[in-house]
Amino acid sequence: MELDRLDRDIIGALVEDARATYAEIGQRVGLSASAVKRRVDRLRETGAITGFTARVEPAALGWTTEAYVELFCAGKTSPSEIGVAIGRHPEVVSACTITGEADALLHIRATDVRHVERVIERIASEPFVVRTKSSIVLSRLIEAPLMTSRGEPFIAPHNESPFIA
Amino acid sequence: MELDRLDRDIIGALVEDARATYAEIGQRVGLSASAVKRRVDRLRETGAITGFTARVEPAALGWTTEAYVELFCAGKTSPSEIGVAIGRHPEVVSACTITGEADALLHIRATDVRHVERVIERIASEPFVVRTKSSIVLSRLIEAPLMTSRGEPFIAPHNESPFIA
DNA sequence: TATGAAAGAACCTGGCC
DNA sequence: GGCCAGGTTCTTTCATA
Repeated sequence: MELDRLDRDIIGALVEDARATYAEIGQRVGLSASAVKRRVDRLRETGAITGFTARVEPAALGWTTEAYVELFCAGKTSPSEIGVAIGRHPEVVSACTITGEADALLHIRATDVRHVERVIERIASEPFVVRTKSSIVLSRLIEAPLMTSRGEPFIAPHNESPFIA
Repeated sequence: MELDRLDRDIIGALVEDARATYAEIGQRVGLSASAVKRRVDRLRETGAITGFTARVEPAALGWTTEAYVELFCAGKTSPSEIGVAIGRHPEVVSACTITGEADALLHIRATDVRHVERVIERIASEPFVVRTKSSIVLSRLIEAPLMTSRGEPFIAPHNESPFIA
């Protein structure tokens, strides 16, 4: 599906504030409220927008510790096998297979370092895991999924728009 | 600040759908709409909820490639120095200092592998960067900031609630 | 195909208990 | 925390370009 400038501006507005009214978004992008709603509905249907969520401060919920864990897996372990197994550990908030020495990289959130240790032990005991290499996060510098550290929505690279119709 | 079970349930509802109405949330957690609004207002004021955002499919916007980059920095580079410098690169969507051999770990999003290469070059040319070690993401298995891979909000560890008042 | 205007329904918000 | 009322927003329909 093709996104034009208006679609991108609308997405930008919703990334900044998912509870903005259609009228507010319309004023910002130069469209009526009903036109904005139609586009948002379409963006959701086509999957460009997958939902709306609250941004939460993990520490406020007790998640004060995070770590990254590299996974080294047995000979021919498939990505989906890793995904299914890893998905059973709720502390794993993000995971992917990667190039390089390790096979996968996990991002985990825990209540404290002891909790991190227990999670790593639990993951290391998965049958396909040969070894792990983990790093505790010391301080978070940037946390901006699709939002720059300056607070602008991260819609197009370099503020250019190579994907605009 | 202390969060009780109702606060956590409300946060869970908003993590799942930030555009849910107060009445809907109230029905789910067993509270009136106005009571929910009062709690949400308070959760925002105290910083437990930092905002509301749209979940976007990066590929739909052209961000089809991602990579992780380990940063090895000069002798005594401060975390804030790294943060400020790294914040100038919009492709860096997440960054933190970590334990282990590397000093920092960056998560970058780009349009393609060539773009990844350019970003790494740009970052490697920062004065305090001694060397980098990067991994391209092959396939994403889990992407669930405060949401489990099963779609449940990731509010308390192990579905226990050690932080409930 | 996409837009703006309009109207009734639904929702938000603040005051009061 | 619940209830209620007035103002706002959502959602759909309709006419238009």
